[in-house]
Amino acid sequence: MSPRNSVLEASLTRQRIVDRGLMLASVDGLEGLTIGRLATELGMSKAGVLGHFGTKEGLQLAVVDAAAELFAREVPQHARGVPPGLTHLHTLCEAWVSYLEREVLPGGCFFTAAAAEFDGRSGPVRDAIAGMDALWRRDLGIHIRRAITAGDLPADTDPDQLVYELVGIVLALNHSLQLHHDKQAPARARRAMQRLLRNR
Amino acid sequence: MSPRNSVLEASLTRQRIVDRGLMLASVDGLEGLTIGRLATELGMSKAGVLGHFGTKEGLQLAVVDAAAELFAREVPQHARGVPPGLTHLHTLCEAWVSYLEREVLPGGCFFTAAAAEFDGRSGPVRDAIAGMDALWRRDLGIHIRRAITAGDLPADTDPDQLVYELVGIVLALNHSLQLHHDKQAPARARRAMQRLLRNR
DNA sequence: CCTACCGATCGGTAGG
DNA sequence: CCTACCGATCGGTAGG
Repeated sequence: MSPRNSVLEASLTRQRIVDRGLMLASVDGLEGLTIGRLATELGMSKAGVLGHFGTKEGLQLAVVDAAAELFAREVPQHARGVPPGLTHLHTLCEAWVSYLEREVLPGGCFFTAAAAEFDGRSGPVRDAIAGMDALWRRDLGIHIRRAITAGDLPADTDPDQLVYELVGIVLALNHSLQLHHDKQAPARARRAMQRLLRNR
Repeated sequence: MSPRNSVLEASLTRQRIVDRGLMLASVDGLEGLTIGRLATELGMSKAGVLGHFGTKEGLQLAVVDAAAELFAREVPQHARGVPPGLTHLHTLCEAWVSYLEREVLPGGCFFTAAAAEFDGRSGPVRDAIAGMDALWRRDLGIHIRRAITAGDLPADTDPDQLVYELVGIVLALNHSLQLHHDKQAPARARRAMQRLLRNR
């Protein structure tokens, strides 16, 4: 390894750091993610890791971004091409449950863990987490409204209430999987969603 | 202050430490709760704090116990004397929502935060958290089954499914309150619960 | 319950 | 991207 890498090599190294950081943070939290441990696991020096982000907060923000990209790849992208309305909403929810069921990240849903960790603080990391969560809720709301317009859901459906309840079902799924290793949880999540999306 | 306190004084000091520790941990997590900070806030030395628990893990276990006692005082105890069946279940759920709505702990639901923090680890602290959660779910299940037996809920109700969905509603409540300061969340939680407990 | 320590690790910097 | 540091703080101990 040459001490001075090309721009391409540097960006690949950065990607490696962020990917590993995301996995570590999903288990130990964004604060439990330490530069020293990350460096050791990657066979790098601490300064080498930190150089890509400036500060630990910079690293945390990069990990939040990576988590958002992973989620976008795993959930909304799976519904690409599916016609709007209830079918689209259903595809979205199934991809969401499947994403947690397959335990793509070792610590489960990154944003659930990060929200619990940072909701009592202030600053850019907390804001980034809250912003991503708000974006996803907005997305869900849009698809719910389309399903209402299409006549797939009752006209008196409260979109924000439905978003709230769907989020609850998935939070319970993540909780049951991570804390109790309850293998029945995905089936329970699907059953609860079916009831919400079918006959209200 | 005499350097050697009586047994009573020592137990009162211990209570002060645990109470403050619970408040700090609800915001910063059980790992973010440091002995040094706790000592400073209480005007004590680190050794004085640690002496009551031996290790940090001992302190964490004491805080988990205190959280369970607080929850028991705030939720199940509020339903004491209420006849079994749907009325009891309803009282329990209302006390549960109210507990979070009033923000009794500054960081919201201690067990939600602690579960998210420790679910990826192993050891006595994780086990204590999971055990308390399992106890509360079992309690809920018992009251649901009583309501079914009393004919207050449909005979084909799946008790564990209902527990799952109630837990989800409360997890969503805690999430909305702590991350988004959404003041409509308690109303949404009550609406979702009403629908689950009334006409299924 | 205190003072006075201990080694380990934290985030971060200087300089190359 | 490295080595070699820095001060601060961590959990914990010795001894009173």
